[in-house]
Amino acid sequence: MTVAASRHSSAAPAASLNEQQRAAVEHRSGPLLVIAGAGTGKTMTLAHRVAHLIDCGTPPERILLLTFSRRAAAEMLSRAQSLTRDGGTRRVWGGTFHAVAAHLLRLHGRAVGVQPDFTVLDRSDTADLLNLVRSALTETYERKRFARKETLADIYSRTVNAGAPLREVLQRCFPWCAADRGAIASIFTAYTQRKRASNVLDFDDLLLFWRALMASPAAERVAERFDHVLVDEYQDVNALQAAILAGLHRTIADVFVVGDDAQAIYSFRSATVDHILDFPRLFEGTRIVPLEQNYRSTSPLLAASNAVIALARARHEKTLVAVRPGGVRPQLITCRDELAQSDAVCDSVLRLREQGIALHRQAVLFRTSHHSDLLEIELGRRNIPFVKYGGLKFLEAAHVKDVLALLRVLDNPRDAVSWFRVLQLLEGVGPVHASRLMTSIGVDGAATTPSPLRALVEGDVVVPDAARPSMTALRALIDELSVERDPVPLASQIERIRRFCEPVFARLYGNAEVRLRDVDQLAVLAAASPSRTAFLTDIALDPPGATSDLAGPPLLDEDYLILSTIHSAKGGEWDAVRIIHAADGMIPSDMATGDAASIEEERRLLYVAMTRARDVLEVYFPLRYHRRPRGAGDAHAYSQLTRFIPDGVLGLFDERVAGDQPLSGGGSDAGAGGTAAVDDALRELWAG
DNA sequence: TAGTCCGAGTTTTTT
DNA sequence: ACTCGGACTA
Repeated sequence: MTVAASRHSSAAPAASLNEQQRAAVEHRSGPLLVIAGAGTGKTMTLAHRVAHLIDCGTPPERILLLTFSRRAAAEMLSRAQSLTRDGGTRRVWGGTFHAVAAHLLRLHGRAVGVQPDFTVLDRSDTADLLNLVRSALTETYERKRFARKETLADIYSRTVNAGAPLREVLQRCFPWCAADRGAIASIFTAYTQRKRASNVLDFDDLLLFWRALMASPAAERVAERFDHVLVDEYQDVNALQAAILAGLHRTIADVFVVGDDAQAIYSFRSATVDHILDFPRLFEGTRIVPLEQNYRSTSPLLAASNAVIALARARHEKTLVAVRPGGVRPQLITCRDELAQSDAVCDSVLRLREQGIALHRQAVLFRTSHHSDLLEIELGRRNIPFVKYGGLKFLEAAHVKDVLALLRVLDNPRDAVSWFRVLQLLEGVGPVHASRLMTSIGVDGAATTPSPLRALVEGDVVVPDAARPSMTALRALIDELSVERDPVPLASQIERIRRFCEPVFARLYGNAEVRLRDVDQLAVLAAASPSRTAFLTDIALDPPGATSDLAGPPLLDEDYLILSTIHSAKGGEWDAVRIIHAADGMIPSDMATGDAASIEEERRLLYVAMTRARDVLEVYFPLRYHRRPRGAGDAHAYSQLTRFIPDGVLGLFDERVAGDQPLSGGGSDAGAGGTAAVDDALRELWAG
């Protein structure tokens, strides 16, 4: 049996490992670095390693498996499960750095001054709190244009994760905000104070405090939980994460790390390939095992991927060798415009499905979330079910955040951002009244003062007349749900909140019906969590990544096409992969063409996308865009094929033209690209 | 002071 | 196309 085939069968006996993989799996002790190219059986090697450790007698709960997403951890563990003799992987500690940090801080946080019942702020909460803090600082009002709250959150996160001075980060990554450095610094100071007072931690705090924990006297107690640490996708760790691992390594000898510098695509999160390159230096006695046999893609597909990455400026010399012979060449499909592209993709999807490739074995990948907008419409029109990964989250919708804010104040009554949101749900209450109310119920008070929840229910709060009825409703809600003894089950809590939200949504939002259905969805999601706190943590750290808006409740048995940003496609593989918008300005995104390093990252992004394909790879290139990417000018513009597929690489593709007419109209419409398209269409006639 | 309407500026990827 | 802020009205 081949290694690749094991993906579809439940168990792969150790005999199916190649020599390098087996060396990694059976490694005795000390740090090990696996340099694993795309499709070389990295996940399987990790799964075998976990299974091997357990079979050798390591208790599962003494293994720490850090992966890029919780999905990856779950998949890895279920694979390992099928490999172990007694199947006992359920207690392995697995998850993202952030999720594991949250877990450890609930257990050991006190050692570094963290209250164990903290709430986790997600990305948009962070932005909201920064915004709240900014409006409180008058000096910033004097400047007309100021960084948006999301940008502030980006700057903050980047600074913290890189461990670099604000000045440098601003200069390098946010030059247009550099003039506001003073104001930004004071916003960050105030932001930090607010977080501490509210007993909330943002994503970056989770890592910061985990690192602090590893430098504290409690480090022993954390480290002694584990005998082995395994890290996936190591090329995408940042300085903080690398420091945490180094901290663990002080007492845990067996550190097992897997990554591929050619697939580093998270520099915007302050990740650097430096950490994987420096690993052998930092972890003394490291053994390095390269995996170079690609079991995933057929050789013509791999040849094209290799050609794309070979043009990278700096990279580790390693050439992937295809194990799967035969196969067809990748296709480069030139389309008249975006509509033709959507059309061609749908045609191709249906054609392959008729050939027996199920929809969920097919994927469409793109650089940014909205690149699939038109395609989604066309898929909907043709009744092709799909699930989209990445991009707009269900959780970011205002009404979902409203419900979560209600749950959060119940969970952590000092959470100022959530109170601010909750109180403004009341009719006639805006920012000013909300702030006053928060003061009067003591949201900012010390932990020893009475709970703001009780103050709201029992105290004498002053509200505008218009707010009286809705305030009564809110008090009733909080009174019912904040009962300490005899806690109401989470699902009923959400049901109760839903009743409160009905009139509120009707007043605030257009389509209350649809939004209330989302609340039901939330209740379904909540059913999997053991407690309210666990639910709120889970949902912040591992938000439901897929949105399947159109088709109503997704029937899990139903077959569906995968739509995904390239970032979210990391680690995935499909029989057929289509990459759309392969035009310069899309890949590379024209926001990332500033410096050489970001362009290189975009190149790796294309490489990651291409290497997801097993048998079929189609790259789509729309010749013309109706709405210009940005700025004024013509209503439409011609585009260029992505610079990452220059002529030399193009020879590895079959080219064809999609769309009924090569180019519409005549005269002025036909540019240089037009002739090429016509010629290509002609060539296709002769080729057949 | 809340809520609404209008105009302007905007850039992407994720834990 | 979408959010944010300013102006204006009630």
